[in-house]
Amino acid sequence: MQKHDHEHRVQRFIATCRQHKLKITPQRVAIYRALIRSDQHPTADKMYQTVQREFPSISFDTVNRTLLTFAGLGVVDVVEVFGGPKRFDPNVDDHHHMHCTACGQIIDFHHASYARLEVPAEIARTFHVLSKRVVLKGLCAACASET
Amino acid sequence: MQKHDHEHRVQRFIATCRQHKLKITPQRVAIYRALIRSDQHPTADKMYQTVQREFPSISFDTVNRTLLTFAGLGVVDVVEVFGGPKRFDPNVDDHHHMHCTACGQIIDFHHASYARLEVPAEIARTFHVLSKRVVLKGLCAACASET
DNA sequence: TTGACAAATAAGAATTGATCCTATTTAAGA
DNA sequence: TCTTAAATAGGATCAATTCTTATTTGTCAA
Repeated sequence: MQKHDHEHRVQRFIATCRQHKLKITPQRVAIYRALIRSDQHPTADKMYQTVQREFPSISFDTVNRTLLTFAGLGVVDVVEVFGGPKRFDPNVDDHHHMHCTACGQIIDFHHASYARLEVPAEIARTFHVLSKRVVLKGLCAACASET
Repeated sequence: MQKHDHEHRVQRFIATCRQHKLKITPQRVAIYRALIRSDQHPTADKMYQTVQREFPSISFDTVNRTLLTFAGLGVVDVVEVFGGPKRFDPNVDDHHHMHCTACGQIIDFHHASYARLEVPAEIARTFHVLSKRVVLKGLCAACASET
């Protein structure tokens, strides 16, 4: 059940905030809840519009700063973009992205053969690798048919 | 010989411009030359600074617009970033990227096991995939030792 | 060659995205 | 409760990008 899963993630999120001695403010919880409800990898501005419905007095700065704070905790991820505003992802587990270069949507996917992407030795020697992701670019069905 | 290779790429670049009926201006050639000399995945601003040495009267807008035009031709690539300015790559062949999240450098690499990244069936069904890349994030040796 | 014209450029204005500043409010522990 | 450091709202500022317009310049046909 999704509702239960969301509640579980919110509880875990709150525990993480406590661990880092971050105050549990209604703004922070509302922002986190709104983010896990979305599967659109929203921008800070999109998140601001969403949270504002529930929290008319919230400022854009709070939304943006909070998302960056979350990213610092590892609670959310800043995803790769090809220009334009930052986009946020509440799913910090290993997964991969397909970008439509026309409409900008980003689709999550998993694939068994990407499960253990091995890092080349010369990179492992020089870098401390923290995350691995396959990024595909192309056109979604809707955008492909528009041409 | 690198010099020869660069000349070859410039000739191919000029041919591509002609194919697309783009005028061969000294600015365009200078920008392309400067980009293939760099292995830093420079920003438009960095490119502006570089080209300006050779072309004191060039404007930032021309550099930026030209890089975007090149990207439209497929002559250069706009690479994935995690916020901040766009970065450009003259290497449009298949290769992969390692990002240092501390200093921002991006390192190209190849790896045999990534050679044919297969696209999951459900993605291939929905998207027209144009490019595939493995993106690693982590810390370079210098940044890792600074902690 | 030269002339005409569409395309490209320079320069600055405008727009968009992100961050900073500061007065006020608030969560959390004593 | 009370205190205090942390967080917020709102506006100002900064950074990145794109747009506007007048001028210049490749290209192509004569």
